[in-house]
Amino acid sequence: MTNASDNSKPTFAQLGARPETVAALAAMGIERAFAIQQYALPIGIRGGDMIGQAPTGTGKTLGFGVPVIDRVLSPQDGADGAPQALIVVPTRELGLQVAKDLAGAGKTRGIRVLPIYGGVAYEPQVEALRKGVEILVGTPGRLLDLAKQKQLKLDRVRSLVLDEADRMLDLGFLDDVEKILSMLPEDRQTMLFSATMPDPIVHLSRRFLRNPVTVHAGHDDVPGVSPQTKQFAYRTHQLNRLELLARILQSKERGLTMIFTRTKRNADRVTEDLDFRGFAAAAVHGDLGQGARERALRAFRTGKVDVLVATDVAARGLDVSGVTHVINYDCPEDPETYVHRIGRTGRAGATGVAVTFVDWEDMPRWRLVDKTLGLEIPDPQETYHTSPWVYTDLDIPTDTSGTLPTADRSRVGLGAEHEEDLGGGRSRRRTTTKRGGSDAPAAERPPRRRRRITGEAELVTEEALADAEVKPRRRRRRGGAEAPVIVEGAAPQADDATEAERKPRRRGAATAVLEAAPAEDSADAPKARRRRRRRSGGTSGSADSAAE
DNA sequence: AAAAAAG
Repeated sequence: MTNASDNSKPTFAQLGARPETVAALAAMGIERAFAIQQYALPIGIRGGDMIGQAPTGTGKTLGFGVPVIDRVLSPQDGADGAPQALIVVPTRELGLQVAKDLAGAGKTRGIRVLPIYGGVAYEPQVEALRKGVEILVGTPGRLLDLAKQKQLKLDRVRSLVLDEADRMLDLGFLDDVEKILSMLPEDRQTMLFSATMPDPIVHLSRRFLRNPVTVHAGHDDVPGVSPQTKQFAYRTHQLNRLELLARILQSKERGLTMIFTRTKRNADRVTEDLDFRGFAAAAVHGDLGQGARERALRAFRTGKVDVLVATDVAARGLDVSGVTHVINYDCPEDPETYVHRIGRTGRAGATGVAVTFVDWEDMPRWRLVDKTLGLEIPDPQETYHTSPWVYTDLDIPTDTSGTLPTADRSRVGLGAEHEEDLGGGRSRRRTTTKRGGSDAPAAERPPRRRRRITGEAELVTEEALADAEVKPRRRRRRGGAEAPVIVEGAAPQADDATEAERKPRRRGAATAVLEAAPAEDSADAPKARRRRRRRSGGTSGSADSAAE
């Protein structure tokens, strides 16, 4: 899909990307920049440290990817093959995807991008390192493994990116990430990107950042979440969940669907049950071999199966076009997980449907998710006693006359817009009828409540940035790190200046607010102010910031 | 508490 005609967005050339990169992006069908890219490119290209936050599916990868590409020397420029940039990611499949995106953007300059991750043979990776690469994208375990074996030199890395940064800096990963950081030159660019940035993580991250700019793009309604995704919650019971699931999967409006479970075993169980009922489902979780994981994801991306059942290994970052439904078969444990899971749909302007199953035991954590994010989804309790699987707003068959719901086999393989050659003379059709456009399901219904996207407008100019850094309204230092500049995607209110001075962000990070977006229309202003106040008055740091 | 990430 090309976005060339959207004149409201700047081109990558206007944002300072190299002409070769602009050409490479054009070849990928990408001409215009999303909000996060508008803000991040000018800062990243000149080598600045940054915390980049934007909703799921709004282009964070190229937000750091273009700066990384444009800052490395190509082989023609005299690159000697030592890695000049490192992107660290939390899962192997995400590493593969990011590496492909960057390779595409760096193609015209011959930039070599190497994915490094476990579960696959060492030799190809070692061999590629020996030949030389400009950019590494990897998961921590294998990166450290190869570094320890001296197969990998990180002392020439000039740019470091933590993708899904809050995940990379939480307890499961922090030790490994710190080890990796200790192997990098101190004089380097560091960029942190995620849709969610809990306060404690932001605070922790200041140890690794120098004069960071915080770039915060997106809408201010349910921040982090794509506004085009319609969200539902059902009150469920262990005994009726599979029935409800099968009925949702029979929806005529459904395209590719991701189902999230809490455990690997549950992912297998659900997959087996759906398979038994005739649905084309595949499972992805960490107990599977790497080959099986990648095959499952590939089958899903190509539409060979239209249901992917996954643990949270697939919750973050994965970009699969045509995903219309996300179903939280097991309720997510925390607001961040919810945001990332449902962010697999409603990407790049497409519409989506997110359904969460809430058992009685899940009510406390669901209420926390709903309250923290300000979702205001109707209490699932109310939907229970009427009929366990009828919810009028969602298009699912309500006939409960006794037959087990089973798959309509014609779903997979029919209604195709194009075919793809699988090789060997076979071809496969893809169901692409639900892809993103105005015919998608949620677009036909009036939005539950009004949502507005801001932060998509003006360029962040060099002068404006310089101005913001020279004249901060307030500057505090803590732990030797410069307080960051905040570039807000959402338009600041008229009274924000005084509010910022009176009540800077808890971590003392709000030093300057750069007005990078157009003024809101006045009708919306009181509402937005109220929201902002509610957010800043939150009690739990993580809860509060999850919503930002 | 589970999942992920080295083998």
